[in-house]
Amino acid sequence: MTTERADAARNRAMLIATAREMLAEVGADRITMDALAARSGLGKGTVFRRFGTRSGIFMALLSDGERAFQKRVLTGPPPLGPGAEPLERLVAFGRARLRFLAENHEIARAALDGRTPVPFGPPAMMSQRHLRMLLQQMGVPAADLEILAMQLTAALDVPLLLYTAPQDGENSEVTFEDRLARGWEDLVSRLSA
Amino acid sequence: MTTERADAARNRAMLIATAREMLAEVGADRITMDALAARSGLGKGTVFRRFGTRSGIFMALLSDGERAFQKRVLTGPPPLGPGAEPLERLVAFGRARLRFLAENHEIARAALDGRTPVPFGPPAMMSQRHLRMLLQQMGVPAADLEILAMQLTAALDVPLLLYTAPQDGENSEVTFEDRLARGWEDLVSRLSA
DNA sequence: GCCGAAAACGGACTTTCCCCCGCTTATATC
DNA sequence: GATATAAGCGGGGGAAAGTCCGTTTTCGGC
Repeated sequence: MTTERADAARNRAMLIATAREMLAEVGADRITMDALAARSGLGKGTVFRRFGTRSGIFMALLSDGERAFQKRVLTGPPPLGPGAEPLERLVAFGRARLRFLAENHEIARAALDGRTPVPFGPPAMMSQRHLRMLLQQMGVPAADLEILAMQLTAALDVPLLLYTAPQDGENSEVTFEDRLARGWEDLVSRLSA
Repeated sequence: MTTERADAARNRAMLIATAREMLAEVGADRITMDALAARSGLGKGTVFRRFGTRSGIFMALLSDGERAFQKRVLTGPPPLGPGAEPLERLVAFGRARLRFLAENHEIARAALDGRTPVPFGPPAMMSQRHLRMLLQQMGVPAADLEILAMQLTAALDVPLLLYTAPQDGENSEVTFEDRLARGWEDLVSRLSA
């Protein structure tokens, strides 16, 4: 894989844009491969070639948003970005990630797939790596930092992703997110002590 | 829903038994609704009426196994069952649950579904309730015990369920499970302090 | 035992996913 | 600019999920 061919890149962008449109118009579960292809003026085969599987579309959509998030974490202003105390950053990271997941709930759900190994390769990985780094900086005395980071990633991502229905009322969903954020703060504070 | 009709019960049992057979013979992802119906000598409509969706079959299978697990937790011998110190029980619960998930990895994976709200209604619920009870008994000073229980459930269930491929070598999988178990012990010990 | 209503059954039908493979197009090299 | 070749394209087709509705079965009252 040297560089992506121009037509391929154009079509990928086309498809992602169309997917976003459809997402806004009719919702995730009414996006079919055929419809997406037709609306993009492309063939069905092309769609599958690009994304492999239906949930692949949503993974691509999610990765797209995740890139921006990652940037904020790595080079943005503190406390999310570098420059603040590790614990502060950890708390900020949790809050930001919960926000991100809530905003992309529908996409993230649709990206779930019983066959794909990790939740979504790059995304969760970056979360794990980041947590691990912060925990290390904090000097958390865990025997297995990698495992701890993994567990914390799950604790952070999963409740919003899985344990909650998309159609929760807006008010109650906000409240739930907030409860999770406080819980997260509580949890990591205790670990640092 | 007073009581289930006799024919319905018979067919449910039939289908579950057949599903287990097929699971052992050809693996989860070769179980199709048509094949399951045909092999059970029932109509396809019946299968869908019983389980609603493909992953519904696997949820049923999982619930089945979960019932036994739950019994061990609620009325079995300590430290998993009642009679031991809360922290001990918490650790034992984690280890047992990881074991259970590893053993039922294939089923649990197949039960995942982008549409169904919680992972698997009853299962995760019982895990959450149990954790919450133990945390309360331990007097863990969390502002929101329900949230904490939820986060810990996720931390316990998810890594084995999602972050690992089914085809991991046996040896390495055992090791991974063990690392998670130690991590769990570490995590809950720190929370209790 | 019989009867009527409610529940369950079955299999044809529709929709959607995904594979396949001959054709087209971009790009690197001369 | 011509050409070779590797990559991408496209839509037909098979397979599986999920729906629908006429028919059959169960079961609580009589």
